[in-house]
Amino acid sequence: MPTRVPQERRRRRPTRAGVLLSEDLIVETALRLIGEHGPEALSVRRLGTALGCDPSALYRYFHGTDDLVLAIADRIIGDAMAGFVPGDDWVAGLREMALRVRAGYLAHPRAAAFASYRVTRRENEIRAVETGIALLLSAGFAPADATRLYLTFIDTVLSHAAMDAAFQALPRQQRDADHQAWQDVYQRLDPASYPALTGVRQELHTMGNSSFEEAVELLLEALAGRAPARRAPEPDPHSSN
Amino acid sequence: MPTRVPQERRRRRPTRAGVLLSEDLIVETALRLIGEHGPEALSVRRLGTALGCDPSALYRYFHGTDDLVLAIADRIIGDAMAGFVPGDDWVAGLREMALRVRAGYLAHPRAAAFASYRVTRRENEIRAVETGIALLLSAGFAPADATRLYLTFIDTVLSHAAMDAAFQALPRQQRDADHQAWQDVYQRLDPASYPALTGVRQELHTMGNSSFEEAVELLLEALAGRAPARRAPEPDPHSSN
DNA sequence: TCCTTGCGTCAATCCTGTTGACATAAGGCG
DNA sequence: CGCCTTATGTCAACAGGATTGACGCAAGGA
Repeated sequence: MPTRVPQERRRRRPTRAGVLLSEDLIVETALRLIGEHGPEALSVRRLGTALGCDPSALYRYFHGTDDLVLAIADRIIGDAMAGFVPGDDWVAGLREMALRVRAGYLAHPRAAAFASYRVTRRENEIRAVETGIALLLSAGFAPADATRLYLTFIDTVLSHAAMDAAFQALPRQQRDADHQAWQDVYQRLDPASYPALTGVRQELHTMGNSSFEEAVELLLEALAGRAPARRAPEPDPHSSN
Repeated sequence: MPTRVPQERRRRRPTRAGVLLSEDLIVETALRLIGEHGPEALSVRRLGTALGCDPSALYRYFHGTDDLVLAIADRIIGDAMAGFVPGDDWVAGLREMALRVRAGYLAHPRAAAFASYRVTRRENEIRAVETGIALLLSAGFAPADATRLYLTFIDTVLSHAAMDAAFQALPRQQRDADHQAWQDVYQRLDPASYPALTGVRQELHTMGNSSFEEAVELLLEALAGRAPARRAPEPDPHSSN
């Protein structure tokens, strides 16, 4: 098997084009490719061309496309959560968490769409769970409620973000077609068969947008409504979190 | 262009293997293929083999792979919503809609992964949108609000259902491992570094469950809280706006 | 200086979707 | 009943995808 992927490299040999390959360089180039030419531009052949090396050279660094995508996803998670420190307001804290996760996913949709199905169990994820549950505990929820509600919160955020990312990862043609559908197909419906849709015809263009923020706001509203301590401007029953 | 996809077929001609092709048969075979051998098993060539016809024959029925995918997604929606007639209670109606969609996705876990974020533009989807928006209009929401909130509702339902389906589609080994993680990794954390997680240690087993119902309930709670007319059993000031 | 070996390159294999040309039979119509 | 149109299944070909085994260059230790 020619695919070995060692952990450290000592002997570096430039490609014919004079580039020194490395795992970091490959991941960065892949992200640049996706950013510049859309998610569908990422293929082993194109990546090889962009790097100035033979496509098969990448198999010295990654076992296959999956491995490469996971490496990219790993980097995205790290970047998204970097430097996040929640403040006193638990609602604001959860909101920023949600937006950060989504921004990280949307920045690299194809990788996110692929990786959102998996659970990492790594340090970044554990820290995020700690942060989120701490926020809900600080809101006054009992441990059982805080745990269950955190699960609901993060699942909503992750699944919505994954959905947005998956949509972004579609080829531009299909994305535009899906978007256009709300102004084409849905505008020409028979009013007798579809009275409700006819009544909101003017508003259907919003169906092409993302509902992420609204979903998060509705969820936070419901959480705030369920929180046992409605007023807590004194956020310090000893260990503040 | 050989791809024309007429709406009705009069002349049916059996394939060399003696099969009478039809859009329904193709979609059903595709779902069976995906269910048996995973989403990556769906290719035009394999589908042709499974149907006993030349791969290119499928282009008489679908404009391309994307069109086929949309047809599959729409079939799942149609099966899920078949026979659903909402009653008076709009909250109950949305709840049942959510549960139906989820059940439909869980019935085809591997297809759900790529079908959940598409706009099918087909009849079953249109009918579902009509039903949902009618429910929100009956709750007293203005057209713009009803449209936006329906989008939020259905996106939450779809993305959560897709996530559940993706988890179901994992091999049992991996599923069990994810479940077990909450009782392994997360039980052995350093209390000083992870005080919140340590405090809810007893409850973490619930993290392996689905949060679908809770997410829907929270969303419905928030919607009920925003509904303009709390009590409106008289729903007919004719042209509601 | 030489020998090992990491690793970039090449060529080949087997997939994929898609399409233009072709053939054949279904079914309307005389 | 038979012909003719044409819908539709088949075939062959093309472009581009992932992946891999063989090859050979050159980096670096000895």
